[in-house]
Amino acid sequence: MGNQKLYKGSLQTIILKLLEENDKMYGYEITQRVKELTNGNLQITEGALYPALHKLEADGLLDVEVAMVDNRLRKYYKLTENGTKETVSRLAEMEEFLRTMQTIVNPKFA
Amino acid sequence: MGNQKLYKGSLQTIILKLLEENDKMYGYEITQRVKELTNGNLQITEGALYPALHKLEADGLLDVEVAMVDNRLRKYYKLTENGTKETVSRLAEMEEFLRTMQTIVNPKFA
DNA sequence: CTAACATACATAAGAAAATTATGTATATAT
DNA sequence: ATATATACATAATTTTCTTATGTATGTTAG
Repeated sequence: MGNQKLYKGSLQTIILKLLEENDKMYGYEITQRVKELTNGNLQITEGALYPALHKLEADGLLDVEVAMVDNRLRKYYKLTENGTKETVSRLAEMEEFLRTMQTIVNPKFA
Repeated sequence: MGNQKLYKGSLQTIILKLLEENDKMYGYEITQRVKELTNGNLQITEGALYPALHKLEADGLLDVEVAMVDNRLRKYYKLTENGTKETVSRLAEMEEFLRTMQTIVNPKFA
């Protein structure tokens, strides 16, 4: 697994991107989806995920909806209107960041 | 300027990469080179840079050599043998990270 | 001639975002 | 019975940065 330290700062953007694609997701589902998408390269820990979801909710970017499935609690998150707008801008920033880093570490492919 | 928060965790790798290319550099020079390389997109602050250089030195990845130029102090840093090895592995991690993030935010180009 | 800007180092206080370690609870498989 | 998977949560600590400040010299613009 790669250097987890590098992912510092990108968790919120990852969550927002997944919710843009999937309409609504719950926390555990997000961790599994990311693991699957990255072939196990990135493992989001619960200690990072849940506080991040709570912060996005507190910032008005996500709405939450509680459900019971198979006698277990689930909290489904979805983008608010504001969250949808913010996702567009966060993704633009992320792509700019990726281009910039590519320029630095691999100038020939920039 | 992009979201500086995304760069969290990549400063050491940036420094190591520049030193791999330039043999020896001093702190201020690094900030200017990065600004130039990224068209002003990334501005490394002194509060981040100097502690990072000191840490890399303390970890044995950099050697330092003091010089006076134009009546001003300069501290030239260069990779140690260990630092050269570590740079290779840090760059591999960085490229894996960039590919992974690209996969997540832009699946169609993965 | 003086004020601003550039060069060049440094550190301290605080914030942000993770890691690591726990904790609760249910369901399933060995 | 025990481990693993599902599903949430938080607290203590660490890492890494931002912001603010400090010292000092050289150059440029008004």
